Amino acid sequence: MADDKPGKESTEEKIFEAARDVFHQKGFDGARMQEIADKANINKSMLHYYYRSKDKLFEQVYQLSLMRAIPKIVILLNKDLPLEEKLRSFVREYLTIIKKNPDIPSFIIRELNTNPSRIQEFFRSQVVKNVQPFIDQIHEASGEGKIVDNLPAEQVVINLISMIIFPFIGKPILQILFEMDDVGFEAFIDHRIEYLPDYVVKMTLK
Amino acid sequence: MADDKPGKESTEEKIFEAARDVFHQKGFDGARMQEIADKANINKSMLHYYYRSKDKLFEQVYQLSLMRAIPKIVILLNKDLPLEEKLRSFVREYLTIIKKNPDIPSFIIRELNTNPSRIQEFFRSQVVKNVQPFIDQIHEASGEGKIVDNLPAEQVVINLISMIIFPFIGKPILQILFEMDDVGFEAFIDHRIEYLPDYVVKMTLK
DNA sequence: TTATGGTTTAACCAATTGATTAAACTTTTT
DNA sequence: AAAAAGTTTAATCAATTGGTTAAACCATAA
Repeated sequence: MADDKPGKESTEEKIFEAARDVFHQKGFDGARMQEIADKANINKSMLHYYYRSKDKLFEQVYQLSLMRAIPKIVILLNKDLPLEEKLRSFVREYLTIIKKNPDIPSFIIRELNTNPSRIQEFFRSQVVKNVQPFIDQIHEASGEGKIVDNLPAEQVVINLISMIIFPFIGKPILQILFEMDDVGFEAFIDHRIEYLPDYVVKMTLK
Repeated sequence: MADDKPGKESTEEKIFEAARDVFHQKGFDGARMQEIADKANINKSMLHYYYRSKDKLFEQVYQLSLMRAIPKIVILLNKDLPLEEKLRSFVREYLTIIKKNPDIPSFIIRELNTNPSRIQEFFRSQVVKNVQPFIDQIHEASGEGKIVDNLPAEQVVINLISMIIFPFIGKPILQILFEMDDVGFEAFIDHRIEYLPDYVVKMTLK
């Protein structure tokens, strides 16, 4: 099953994609080099030939996984936009990107909780400084009494992120709770992309 | 370090508590029987003497972990209370319980995403039927036009759960983003317990 | 005291896993 | 065409891991 189209991609690429899939699904501890090799249809030795070790391979995978997803979102937060507009596009943009890479949130959260140091540094160096302007902007708005219930920035930000990310992390629960198949889940997300941007603005700004 | 108080608890209990800690922190795949034994200060063979296998031990841990946390919350959803009141107490109760068992959400989510079948069955049999009345209640309110934006029950419920659970799952991110230590995080949660119940009602019911 | 049954220990086992190696094969260079 | 460099394979390794076993230990009952 899943016989890849012709043999266009190089061995190195085949390995990377297989590794990405397996690491995303099973996490570092649960991933097996043999499974990655099988999925890539190559000899296990090739993994080490191209990537030296499991650690190195994993590092490549998560670096590229994060690099692909995070910058797009985070750059938006640096733009010179009114807070209301920024909130709206942040939610819409973020949801849209995750929809295309739905397994990344669980992947990040899992590794962040099992082996924090490995990924924490990435956040510290790549994310924080880009989110700061956004946080400042909320602080400012808060000072001007524009935030509902005068919530501090931390609470506003976490409410925001929670509502965006959690549905993807909690997908298995959701599917059980509402007897939802994958199609139903996608519809659920699409609906979310429609209403959540405005909804978030409404519940945040006054 | 962490020299347990005298030797009151039985070997079986010591094992269980050590296993709980290790499984919660590292997940099934990342957990090592030897580490559990070390943490319990007993010989590794005792693990198998009392619990036969890693699988069995894990099963006990998660069953008791879930059993301890979920029923209290879920029973509340069955009570005959007006929706507004129920929302409020649900949020308050849920947050309070998780605050006492802050590592359970990550644990459940991790296992649910890496090895769904193992825990999914528990949800299907223990949780769903208890949540159903609550969902029906929201549906009903929705029909009467009492829900903000006329959101369907699924969206309401996921928004609710997201805001309650995610902060604990995303703790490592939060701590980096806001340079928060563990004390700061607890204060953050305490603040949340104060305002979130009313906040949720406000953003859900009209 | 001495059987008896449950508990604990240390040594060991088989299977798995990440990793290495040397030879074979393929492509590129000269 | 021959050599060199790069790629792939199969065999193998050492370490780790979950699990077993048999003997030692210890409390309690006869």
